[in-house]
Amino acid sequence: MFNPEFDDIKTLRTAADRVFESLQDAIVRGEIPPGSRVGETELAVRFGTSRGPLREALRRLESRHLVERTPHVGIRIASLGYAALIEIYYVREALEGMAARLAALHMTDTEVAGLKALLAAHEQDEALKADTAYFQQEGDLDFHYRIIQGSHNAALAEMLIGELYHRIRMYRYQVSAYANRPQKAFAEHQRIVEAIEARDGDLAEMLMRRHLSSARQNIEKHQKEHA
Amino acid sequence: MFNPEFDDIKTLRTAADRVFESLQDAIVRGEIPPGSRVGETELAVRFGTSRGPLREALRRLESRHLVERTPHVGIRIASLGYAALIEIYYVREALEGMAARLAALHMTDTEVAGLKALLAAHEQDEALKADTAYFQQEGDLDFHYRIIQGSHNAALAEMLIGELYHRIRMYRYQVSAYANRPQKAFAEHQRIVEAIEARDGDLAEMLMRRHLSSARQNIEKHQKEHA
DNA sequence: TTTGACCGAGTTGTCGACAATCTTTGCGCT
DNA sequence: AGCGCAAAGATTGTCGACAACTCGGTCAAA
Repeated sequence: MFNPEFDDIKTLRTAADRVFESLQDAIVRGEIPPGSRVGETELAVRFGTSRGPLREALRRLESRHLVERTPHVGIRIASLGYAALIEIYYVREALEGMAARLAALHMTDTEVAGLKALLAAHEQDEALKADTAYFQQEGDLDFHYRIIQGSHNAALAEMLIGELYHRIRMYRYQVSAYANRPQKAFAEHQRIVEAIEARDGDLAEMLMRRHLSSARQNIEKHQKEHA
Repeated sequence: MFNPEFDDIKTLRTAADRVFESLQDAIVRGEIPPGSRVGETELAVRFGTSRGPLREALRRLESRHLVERTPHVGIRIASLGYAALIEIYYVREALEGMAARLAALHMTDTEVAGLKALLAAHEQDEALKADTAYFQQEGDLDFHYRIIQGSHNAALAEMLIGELYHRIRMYRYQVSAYANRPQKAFAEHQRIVEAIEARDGDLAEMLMRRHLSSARQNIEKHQKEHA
């Protein structure tokens, strides 16, 4: 982030950590085809290290469900199917609903102000970009990130950001971005922020759960039409 | 293929997997003091393997927050503090609430029957054992396990059983079992099962959330009294 | 006395080589 | 021709050794 050149050498201390981040990024972005088999030696030379650190990185990626490993056979890049994505959305609904509730209770005033500013910026950009799906996805991510952080619950944040979001993003790269609904989502975001600003935990949780439930149903609808 | 003795070679395929399970068990049970520093060589000889597989196991335990690692310094056994436990209970409330909802919708009739049978067995044992806390803990665990499995949501189950429960159990071994409330908890269990049997997802989720919220408040109360 | 650097012991990080296992290929048999 | 088995090849699992780093102690200088 801060060292434009040669940052990969110093930013991450050990080779295992470096490989972990690089490989995770490559998987999430779809640079390595999901479901494909990859050899350890192949990956080791690709990331310029030995098999030892690589295997440590693989064990961590296995914990995050980004690679699947069968002993003595090898590893394959995880492929998030439709059914698994729907499962994750139910988990997301539960966790982010709780996050919104806790955010309403625990967010500082400055955090709330920042959230409102973010929303205002989205309104500007959306007015410009109309229905550009991809941008809204990124903005959507920022919005949810802030609320999760605003819950001030590290365990909750770690589960959502550290585990689920990578898998969801992988799916988005995998299938070419299902139809989303920027303008409708934006309105829902606005009401969620209003509830947080009013410190109404019950309402914030309910609105967030509806928001994510709608997103899930939208995916389900999209799947039915294209199947 | 047939070696009756030395079966520990067969039970878990690789040494890394064996160490992972053994070490996780040792940590959760408190055999290794929480917060203590342990050397890699020391652990390697303890589990009869080399440092390679051990380090792979450590990386997985790190993902599960059972050990903390700082590069070039070493690893220390995780110690779940009071604040972290409360955080986890909020996550649990969200996830198991959703699990109860999904269980009400997706559990098969035989699964529901099994759940009712389990509850009946608890009633018998509880009548005998009165207020024995530890037993209720185990029975409590079984009860929650079944509902989580009954949700038929693998992602949800993995998060709860694969991650959170280990940490909670570690806390139970750490502080000598906070006061629980077997008879009250049992009544709450019963009502949850009734809601599931009636296929009332809304009610099941609400009751489960109240159940876990009460448990959390009980811990908080216990903490205030003993601090 | 205190501060600072230096040095050595011990631990972690990394690597290459060897052993164990799976997969594939090719041969022989029915 | 098809099937089964066996050997070869390739890949993963494991180990021991060396390099890099951290931490504690020691000594010298202000």
